[in-house]
Amino acid sequence: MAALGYVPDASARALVTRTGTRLAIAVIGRTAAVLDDPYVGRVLTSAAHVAAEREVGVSLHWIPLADLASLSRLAGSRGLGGLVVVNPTPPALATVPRDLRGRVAAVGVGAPHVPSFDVDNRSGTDGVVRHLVRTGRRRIAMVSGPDWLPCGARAIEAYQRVLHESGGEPRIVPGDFTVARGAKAAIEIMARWPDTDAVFALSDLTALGVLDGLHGLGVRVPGDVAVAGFDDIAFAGLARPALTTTTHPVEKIATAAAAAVLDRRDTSGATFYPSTLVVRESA
Amino acid sequence: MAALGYVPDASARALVTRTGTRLAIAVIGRTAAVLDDPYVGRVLTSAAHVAAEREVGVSLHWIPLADLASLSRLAGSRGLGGLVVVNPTPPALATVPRDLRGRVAAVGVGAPHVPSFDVDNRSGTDGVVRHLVRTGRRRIAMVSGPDWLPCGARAIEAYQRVLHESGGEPRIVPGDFTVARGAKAAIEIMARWPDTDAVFALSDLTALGVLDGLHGLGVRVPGDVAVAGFDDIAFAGLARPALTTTTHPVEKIATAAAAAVLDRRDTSGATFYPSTLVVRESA
DNA sequence: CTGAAAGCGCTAACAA
DNA sequence: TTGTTAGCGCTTTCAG
Repeated sequence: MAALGYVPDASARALVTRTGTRLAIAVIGRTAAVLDDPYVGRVLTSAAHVAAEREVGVSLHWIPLADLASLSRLAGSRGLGGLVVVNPTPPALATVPRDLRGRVAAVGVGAPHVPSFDVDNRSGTDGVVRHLVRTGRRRIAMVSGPDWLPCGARAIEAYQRVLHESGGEPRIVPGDFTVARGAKAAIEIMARWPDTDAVFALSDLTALGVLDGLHGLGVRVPGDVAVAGFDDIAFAGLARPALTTTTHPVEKIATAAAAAVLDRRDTSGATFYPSTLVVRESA
Repeated sequence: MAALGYVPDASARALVTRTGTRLAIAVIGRTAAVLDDPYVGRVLTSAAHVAAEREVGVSLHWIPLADLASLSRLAGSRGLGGLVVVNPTPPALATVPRDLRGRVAAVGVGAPHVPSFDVDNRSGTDGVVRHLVRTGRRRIAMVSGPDWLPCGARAIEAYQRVLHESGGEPRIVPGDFTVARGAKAAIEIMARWPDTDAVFALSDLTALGVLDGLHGLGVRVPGDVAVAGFDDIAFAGLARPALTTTTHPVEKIATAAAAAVLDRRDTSGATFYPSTLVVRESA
């Protein structure tokens, strides 16, 4: 029958099964500017590509950190086929209704009823920081992610462990994954710990900002201070000095999360994607 | 009635009006890699945001330049609420069915039955090239867009006109908007016209590649050769030297195109968005 | 001009 | 197992 050109009608099916017709991508953040982050663009592109194969669409929503109720409102809205939460926090995930089970996924930390897909930033961080130690650095500072974002915790632990092993003291400054914050963080770090010989930022964007801030301070990279990032974004290799970093397979992660939701795969638990070190000039 | 919490059901309406429930973004390109371009991510992000407000989803499709029939297949598929064609060509737009009128828009050149939204790259190019001339450059080369992409034609005309006025000879090398092509193009340009004193690329990504290629050649920027781009992407200001370029309000353009399609506004003709010069260090 | 009814293409529940 | 039917929430048509 399908051989004679039959194509199922998605809206008719959606109507009767009362299972919507679109995949919502909800990004949690302090301001709406999170939606402008290229990271979100990459997640969205992958999701929209997966969705296209299944004749489904994707919509993008900002969930203010201060108004998590908007997540449950979104989750409860009719017409919703699935939900992917980006940068989730446990309290946020707690608001998603139980009956969405099997149709929600998290890119970041998960929850008992929400499977998660994320980069293995523990081993990624471990690899970068060990590289710094191996190349003779001992007074290594770290610019972390936003303090409310729990998925950075694993990276911080890894950083602390390696520093402990090599006899260094943790020097952590909070970041927010932006370039601007990186530049300021670099200045803060050098003011507070002038003998710092390496800075690791949990985001390439921030690392680029660190490079910029250090440049303004007249600090040479990697001569005086080594700089390493996380993500391996396209521009990392184009920066001067080219940025040493570790990969973040965003496309793979987002594709898996979107597919899990759309195919109603009853995935559970956390799936981590490996990150591999990319050594360039900055460290 | 709406005051007592009534929310219309999108899929029921879509079923009866046989007007689908998703907005398709079709990107024309030689290879599937076009979907990875950050430009597409920005268009998609804006469209998905607009779509979210109307409880609609967005899907992403690659239309191979060699298989334009896939565009008409997509355009004819059920479940389609609207279509935004990115990087359109006249032959491609000719394949979209007439009955989609009012539900199609182009980001790039349009067609009689397809309204278009694009950056005014004629005046943008004019501004950049005049800046180059004003700062003493006379032997200015240009790395254009792919030859099959008609929306670059206006930029090329503007470039040729300014050069003609200032007594220069056009030196055009075809590009493809990628970094890799920019690096190669720089080498080609310097081999073919060794006295070149400025390079204008119709894309910041390409300009960044030119910077890289020139660096490899030992050519100083802007000392020996000035470099200017087009788009003002986030990294333009972070490159060393910081890239002189002209803006491209991608978000505004994509938002307008998506809104026009979703609101069934019978927009017609071409809408151009202004581009403004951003002078930094490279030119 | 207001109100009832038919039916869009499917799925699920039921009957044979 | 296989076949039939009711009905999802809306719009459009047609009767009152």
